[in-house]
Amino acid sequence: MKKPNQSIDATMIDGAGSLLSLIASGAATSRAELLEASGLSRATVTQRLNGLLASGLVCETQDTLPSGGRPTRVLAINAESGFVIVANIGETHIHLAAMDLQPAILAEMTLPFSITSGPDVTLAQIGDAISALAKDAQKTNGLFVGIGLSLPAPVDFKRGCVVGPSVLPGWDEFDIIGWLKRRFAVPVYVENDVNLMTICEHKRRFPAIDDMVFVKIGTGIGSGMIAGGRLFRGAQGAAGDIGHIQFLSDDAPLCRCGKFGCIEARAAGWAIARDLNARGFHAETARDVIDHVDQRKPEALMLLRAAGRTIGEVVSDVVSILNPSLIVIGGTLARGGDLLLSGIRELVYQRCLPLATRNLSIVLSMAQEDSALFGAAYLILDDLFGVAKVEQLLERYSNSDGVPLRADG
Amino acid sequence: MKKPNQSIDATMIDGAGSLLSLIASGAATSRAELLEASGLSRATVTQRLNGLLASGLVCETQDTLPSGGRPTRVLAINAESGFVIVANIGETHIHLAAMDLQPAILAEMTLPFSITSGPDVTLAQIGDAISALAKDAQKTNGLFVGIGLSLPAPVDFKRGCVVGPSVLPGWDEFDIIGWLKRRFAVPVYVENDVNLMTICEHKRRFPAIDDMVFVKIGTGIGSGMIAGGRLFRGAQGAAGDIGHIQFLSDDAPLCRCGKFGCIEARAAGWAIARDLNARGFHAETARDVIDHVDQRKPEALMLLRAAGRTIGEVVSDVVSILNPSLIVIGGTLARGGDLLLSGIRELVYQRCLPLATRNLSIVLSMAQEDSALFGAAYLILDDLFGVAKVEQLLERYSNSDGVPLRADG
DNA sequence: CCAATTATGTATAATAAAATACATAAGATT
DNA sequence: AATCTTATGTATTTTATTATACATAATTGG
Repeated sequence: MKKPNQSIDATMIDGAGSLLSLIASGAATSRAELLEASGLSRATVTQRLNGLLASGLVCETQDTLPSGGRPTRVLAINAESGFVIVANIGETHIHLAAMDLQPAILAEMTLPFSITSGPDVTLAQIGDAISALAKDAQKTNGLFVGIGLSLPAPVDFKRGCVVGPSVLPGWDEFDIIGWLKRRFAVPVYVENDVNLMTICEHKRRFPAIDDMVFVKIGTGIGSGMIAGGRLFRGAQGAAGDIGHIQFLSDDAPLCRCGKFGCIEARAAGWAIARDLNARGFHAETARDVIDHVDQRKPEALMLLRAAGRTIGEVVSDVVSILNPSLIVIGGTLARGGDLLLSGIRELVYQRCLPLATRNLSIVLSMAQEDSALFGAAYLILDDLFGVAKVEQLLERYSNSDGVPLRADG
Repeated sequence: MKKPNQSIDATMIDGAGSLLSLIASGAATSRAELLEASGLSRATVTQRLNGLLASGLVCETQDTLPSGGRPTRVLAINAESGFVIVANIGETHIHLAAMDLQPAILAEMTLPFSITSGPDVTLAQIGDAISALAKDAQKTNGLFVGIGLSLPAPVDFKRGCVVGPSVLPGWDEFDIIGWLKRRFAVPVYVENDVNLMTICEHKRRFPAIDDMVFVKIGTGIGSGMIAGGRLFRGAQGAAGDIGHIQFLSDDAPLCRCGKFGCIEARAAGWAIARDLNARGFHAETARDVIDHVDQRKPEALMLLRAAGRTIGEVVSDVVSILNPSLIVIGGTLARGGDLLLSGIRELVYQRCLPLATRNLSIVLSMAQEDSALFGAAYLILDDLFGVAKVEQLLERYSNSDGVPLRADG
């Protein structure tokens, strides 16, 4: 169905930011709820909402809610009124996606990646991919709302750069946001990949939980934290970096960070692969370890179970310190299922005080491989549609070429 | 100086809540700043501010700021326009204070306390003391704004009760807020004492720090956390309960919680006292331990230093998990000064990755004994003068008998 | 001492928002 | 099929706020 393009007049949507924010966050999805939540009068809500509807940013859905009289019409952000582009840098590939405002994937792209490339080369490649994805997405979704980049390293979120030495040589203190903003005139977000996976898990599966921890057990071990309903990053963006907490013993293994006895050196994918190799099995990656587990190799089962108990030791410290109500276990080794989980639960229930575990759940993640990409999309949209920045976003809409309207708009 | 009483007309302060909140939080302390921060027009700010000034809730201070032309007059909450009453339940005493809105102490009271008294008897005594303090404070400070109670036990802040078994038998799940509200028609807050000490430390000494941890080392060991600029409590209000994290060893001592190897069983006041007693010295409390330390007894010095290193182990886990920029050490054993601190620093810098300790400070608390009382006062005032509740507070003012005016009002 | 600058006070007209009222739409219930 | 209930649309009057303008106060600088 042909959708005409329509410029957005600034006066049409002036002052409507607070309504748009309420709809975007799900806090109000009907006229009555907008009335209640905004504190504005019915005439003012109607006037401003009509502007959002006319501009195509908001639409009336097919859904209605029975009310005993005339049914209530459900309102929603028009997912097609804009798009974001998100990228996840993995160990061997860079995965990018253009997503609408729901967010749902519009298009994807995968690039090869080598950690020796350095930031300039890598960001140039990412930039080219973003340009290509944006060109297509702009045809149907108008406004390029923002860019999100996921990195497997500690990230200072405010400054938008990697902090400290990491698995990405040459990236420490590199001005990623500055680099991307010189090429794209849109807001840019950079965040640690585990933090983004945590956001996705929270947003999609546990939005009502205020305090949770997501533990990613893959090649390495890391975690993300939701505290008081929001991602908690810490002073340098390194909160949740539990992989290098040490448990000392006579035979403490050397970690690749240079210390002895780190839980990563005991229980991460690379450590279990090392121990399998020492027993005559071939394994290099977390995935290889899971292959042996899937084949019911007793040695692999034993090492995974022991890894669960080791991880349980540090998770029990996390539970004592943070008092969350939920622990979600993800990452490649989480595919070990109850073998891993039962060890974690054993140590947590053994080590923690009853109060801390009284209402604690420990579950496996059901997230897909692309959860960091969706986490990045949620990060962008939550920020730009939030109360503090929504008026600026509306200004960008009114200054842009326009937004395609839905057929019923 | 004679201060006339004046009823507050509701229309006088109608709609002025946002301005009052801005002044109370320090976010705006001049007319120009109120203009900027509120988004209201100059005429509206003037009209509403005049209402607050006329009502006596806000006053023009003696301070002015040079501006190149007419100097800017500094505005402030009128500290004498209300009061709060706060109480701290200690091991042997209950300490109460009436405080004005600065907060500064107006009057104090100390009651004897026995943990066998149970909540009904204790709250009845506290209630009587509150009534007496309130009667006096009302004469000069008009509105009784709220009550804050500090407890040496884990507290579910939302429900206002102790959670789990603790050093207060009979208090678990007791409806403290309900009990006090039946007697006093004011907002009531209940919070863990270490959390309140943390709030006071943050508010007074480190208000610009977003992520810090306060560790209290006294008879027991506990901590409070500021995350993202706000107190972090966890799902049950038990965040920071680090005293029962265990470090296992062959000779792990039995803790009073029933587990072996808790850091409290190794490094708390009661544990050091036990170890001193085992060496022929008489010690029962953390204060006794510090007495021996002050007398330079080598055994006491050795045990305190070892305690510092044990505490450093768990603090290093806290630093890895939370990534704070500041650790503040308080409680009775903190009077051991550098003897304790050097051990903590040694283990933290040894165990943590360089990124986590790059910008980390570890310092001693300079707070007085009554920091939990001040923490409770800040808790009440921050909440009731906050954006969400300030209009309700103004309604209480307009429904009350009035507020004494300053002479220049 | 006077002029310039900036803050604050006061007043009025224009505009936005709220309050109020009447009308129609779309289900649900009888 | 008719009536009732609730949501939504539309219009007008009243009230609040903003914009604008003029005046005075209190410093600072020359």
